[in-house]
Amino acid sequence: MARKKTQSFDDQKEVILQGAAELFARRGYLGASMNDVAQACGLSKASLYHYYRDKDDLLANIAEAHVARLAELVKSVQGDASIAPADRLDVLITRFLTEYADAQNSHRVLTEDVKFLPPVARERILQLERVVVNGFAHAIGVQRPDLAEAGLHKAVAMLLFGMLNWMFTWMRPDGALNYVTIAPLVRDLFFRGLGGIQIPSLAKPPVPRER
Amino acid sequence: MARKKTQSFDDQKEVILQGAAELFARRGYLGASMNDVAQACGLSKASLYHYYRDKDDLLANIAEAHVARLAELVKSVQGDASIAPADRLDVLITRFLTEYADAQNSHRVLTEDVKFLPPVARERILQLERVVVNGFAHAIGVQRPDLAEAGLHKAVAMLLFGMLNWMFTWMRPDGALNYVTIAPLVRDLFFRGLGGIQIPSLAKPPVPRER
DNA sequence: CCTACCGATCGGTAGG
DNA sequence: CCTACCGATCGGTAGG
Repeated sequence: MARKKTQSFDDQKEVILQGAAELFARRGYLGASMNDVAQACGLSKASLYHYYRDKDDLLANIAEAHVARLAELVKSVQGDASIAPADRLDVLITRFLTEYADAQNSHRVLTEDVKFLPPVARERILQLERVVVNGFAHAIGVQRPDLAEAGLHKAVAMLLFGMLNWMFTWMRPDGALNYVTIAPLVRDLFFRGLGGIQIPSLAKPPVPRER
Repeated sequence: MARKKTQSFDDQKEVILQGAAELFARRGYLGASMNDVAQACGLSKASLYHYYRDKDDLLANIAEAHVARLAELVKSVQGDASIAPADRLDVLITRFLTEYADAQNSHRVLTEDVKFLPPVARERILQLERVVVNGFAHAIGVQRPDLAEAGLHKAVAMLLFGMLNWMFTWMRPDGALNYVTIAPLVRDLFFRGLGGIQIPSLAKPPVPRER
């Protein structure tokens, strides 16, 4: 009895989270009101506040649950002895795109709305994002140790994230090209491209540039 | 006298546009109020409405002016006989990053806030964006005609735009790596990577996939 | 005294 | 170019 109650409480929280993510993704965090969220979830606004303290709490939970899954994914690949270090980047790209395909609303909220969170909650999420970026940067450094030595592996990781995260702005999930079928293209492009990057002579102003 | 009036009217419009772009970029379109904009520009909210009809008008002007410059840039490269077709993509990447460096606020507004415009104004801007994307896609098709035949040149163009547009989320303009110094990395990565893309067998369900 | 919720409305602020 | 406001709607909370 008490068990069933707790069960449905957590279930209801999850339903609300999904509904809110869908609305925040479509209209933006500030563009979706708590009344909108409540209506989409089939309950009153007052009931909504029974499950989440305030609007920020809703946003923080959506973003943190998603980025925590991504960070967990990075750690599981790093800790998987059956994956050779040289294969990690390849596996990471594929697994991330698969994860993205199932979490489009949450990912959009993570990339567009975290800036509206108060500093403490925002910082907690940025910390998890750093874990993810560092995981990719490290895997890139395995492929190109010279890039890591030049301090460019994180920048290159961000270029890769650009390709992945920008997909939300142009890709139709039900098209011929979706988050899963595009994975080979991204891997082909990025892996081959990684070999083409020349280390520029940055931060050495005395050296004249040759053309 | 009347001349001076008109002159300062347009000047004031431009000052307001820059101030609004800065606020919209930092707090988001819905997060920045018209009072905020007025205060940032050193005038009252009522005065603001003397120069722009409403808040959407401000947003539309920021986005359209920026994307029109980008579309113009594409056309100028396409129409420049001194640039060989095979060099167009290279030139486009460099020129776009230079343009981005000077229009960071406007670009952030274009990529994040256009969704808040009413359909008619939004569609006018999306139309200009299509000109830009088609310009890049065509230049990619020159490098890899088989990609264009497979209908993948636009998707690959969007992957490139992902790298470029995502920079706004992570790059510090005053860092060692800025919009200009990163250009060689992006070009190295993308040009080499372009040669690595294999055409997947999409949209041909009868053909069994070989592993 | 708890939970899960409701209709109604709070103080403030938005765009205009 | 300003002060003084409006209809509406915001996020959040009251009593029951």
